[in-house]
Amino acid sequence: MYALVDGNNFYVSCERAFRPSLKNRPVVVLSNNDGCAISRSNEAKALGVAMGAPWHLVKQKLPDADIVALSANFTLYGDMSNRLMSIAAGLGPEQEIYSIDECFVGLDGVRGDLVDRAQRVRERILQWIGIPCGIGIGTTKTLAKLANHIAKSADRRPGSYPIELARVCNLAALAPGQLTEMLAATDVREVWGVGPKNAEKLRALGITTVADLVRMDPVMARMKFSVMLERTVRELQGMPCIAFEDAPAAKKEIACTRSFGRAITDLPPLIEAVTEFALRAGEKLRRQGSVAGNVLTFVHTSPHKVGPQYSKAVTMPLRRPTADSGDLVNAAIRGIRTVYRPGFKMAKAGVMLLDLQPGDVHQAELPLGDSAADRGPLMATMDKLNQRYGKGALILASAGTAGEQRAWSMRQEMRTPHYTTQWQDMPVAFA
DNA sequence: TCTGGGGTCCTAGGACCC
DNA sequence: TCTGGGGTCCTAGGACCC
Repeated sequence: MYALVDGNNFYVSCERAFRPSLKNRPVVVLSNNDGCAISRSNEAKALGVAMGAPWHLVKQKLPDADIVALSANFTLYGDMSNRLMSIAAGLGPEQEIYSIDECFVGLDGVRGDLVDRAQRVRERILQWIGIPCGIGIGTTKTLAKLANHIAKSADRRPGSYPIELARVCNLAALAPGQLTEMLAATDVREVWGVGPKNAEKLRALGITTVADLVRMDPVMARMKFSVMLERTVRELQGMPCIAFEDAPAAKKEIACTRSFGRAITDLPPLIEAVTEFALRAGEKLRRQGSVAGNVLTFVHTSPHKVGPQYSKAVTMPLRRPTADSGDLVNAAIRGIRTVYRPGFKMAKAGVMLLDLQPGDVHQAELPLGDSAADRGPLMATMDKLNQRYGKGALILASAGTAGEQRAWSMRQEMRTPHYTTQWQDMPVAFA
């Protein structure tokens, strides 16, 4: 038996926890570069603001809506996520942190009434950190996700489901008749693992509700779709097919990519940008104790604009797998020099570290002339300084030194303070 | 008329997730 | 003026090997 705990409108809820004046108002949090709406309050959803909607189009379409838009403050959300996860862990013996705002909790061995227990954990999260959650319970992860959807919908749109399923919903506790009724009332698009393409294909086969999908023959699902959909069907039928990962697996690739605040045509600022991206990616790589075998660098123009388009990526092999920022940056710079073409308005670039391996596996090697001294301690010191004094305290000079003035920096015009992670931003309560 | 069988590796692209 | 970022897994096709 599994539970899925999920923060409602998570980024917006994090902002509201520190600015209660945002309650009951339409609020959206924007992606990097203030581009798209990536989190919406219920009021904003009611106005028709879609997930991922370009913000400039929303403003154009709803000029009088008085929507509060905020730049994403990922430092704050990450910290709030840690707090949420540690409280949610109290629900059962095992926890899988699935994303910044969601975790699965294994409930095997938990005694007593599960709904009761989940309701208490939900209350605790709300009281301690101010984040409203939905909790779904089911015999597989896919069913727990579905239960969570029902719990949140019943809460947000009264009448969509029975009110007693709001906030906490245990599908395994429903009578068979009521379960079928709930599945028949739910669109197949709400199922975890069914995306827009498969939903359309299913619709053509007459499968429109979850109840229809549960009745599908898994073998047929595999033949007509893929092994992925077969697993989804079996999970809906109550057979666990998706493993519970209680320890986070090491990443197989690590990326750092950004859209630019404005178009870039020259090579030097692109070199600055990919230097910065490679440094960031290197930090993440060392944090998980891995080394990379290849570095991919890409650049492209904006597909949303008219004009000549250009898109190119190149993979640079490293002489040996490494986590040394100097090596990673060198590879990224060689990469950007390779893919750069003058005369195009570049909108985005990125660096991806590929072929990651555990850092403690070494291939024996003859001591060749150019084999650098062990720079592990240098990297560790660099990471420590950047953690202590803030991102960018210590960088490689090719990242550029003009701070936020750099031509390629992203726009972030409406960011709230780092309330919980910077002393000077800490909220002050007056007696 | 008629041209094997089995395998690996790589890349690109699709689909999905949050 | 203006459209995010970071992942995973699967599949198909080509090159290459014996």
